[in-house]
Amino acid sequence: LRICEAMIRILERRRQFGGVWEMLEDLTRKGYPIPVEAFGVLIKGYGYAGMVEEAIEVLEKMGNLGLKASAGCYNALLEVLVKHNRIAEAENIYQRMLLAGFKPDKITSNTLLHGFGKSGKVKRARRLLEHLKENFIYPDAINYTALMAGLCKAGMPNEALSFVDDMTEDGYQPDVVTYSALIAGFCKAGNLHQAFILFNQMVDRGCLPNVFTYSTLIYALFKAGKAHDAHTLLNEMQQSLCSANIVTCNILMNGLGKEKKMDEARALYDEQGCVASVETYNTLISGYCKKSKLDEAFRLFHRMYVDGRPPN
RNA sequence: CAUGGUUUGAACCG
Repeated sequence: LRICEAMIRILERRRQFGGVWEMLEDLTRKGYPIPVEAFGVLIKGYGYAGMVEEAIEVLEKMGNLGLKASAGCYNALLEVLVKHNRIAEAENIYQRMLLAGFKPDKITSNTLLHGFGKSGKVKRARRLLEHLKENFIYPDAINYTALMAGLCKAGMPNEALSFVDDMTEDGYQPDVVTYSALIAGFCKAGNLHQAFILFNQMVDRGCLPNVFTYSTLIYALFKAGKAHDAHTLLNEMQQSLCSANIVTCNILMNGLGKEKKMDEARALYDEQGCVASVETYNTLISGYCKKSKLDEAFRLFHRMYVDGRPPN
């Protein structure tokens, strides 16, 4: 299994999906058993490559090789479909999964709830929650958060917030992930006021904000043109012994770049001691381009190769 | 020397 997965990954990285199938057919011909789990890796690989149709076809091709898809394969495919907002197809695959005799597990339910949320299907989500309970599968904090995060991405933070009551009735309190998702949802909707109400509420309830929570709010403050408040919150974050990570750095640089303070942004990045990611470079390049400093932008572009992080 | 460690909830550029 390990060898099989490793080979699939290597071929995927080179976008040689044809080679993957050659290998699988070859193994079958020679009588080696192929572990079905390996196909989950392949399905995800197609997903990352944006080849959704091909991901769906993996199920058929498995049948051709005389193999039956596992729950993990169905879950992987559901995730690919949800990521690409193909919710009708996800629904279709889910029904096929049930027909094949699989019960939805935590991963299945999380993926579907996230997908229903992301496509604003509140009623369908409620129906799934009921169906799960009828089958003695009880939704937990993660299930509810997956749904709420989806709704937030759909620009429906108020609908998301309403599920806190359902969650509480089932005996679960929102955790730091739930709060961060809701805060991000209200920030995205431009309701910073409500975002900070939730921020204060979580602190009052003894739920400690983490780097996700702070980064979300710092990003929103910059976007609202409140650079000063963003800096204040950054200080607050550091005083609460929460250290910035690479995403926080990217957010700061993005914010400072908008203020056309690229030098300050670079200094800040060095000071935090973060290691530049592809996103870091993209953020900086984007900042320089907006300032029409193409020479600086290209300097960074070339440095990406030297750094071993080629442009995407 | 190299590669890999199936699948699910929150933040940044594109």
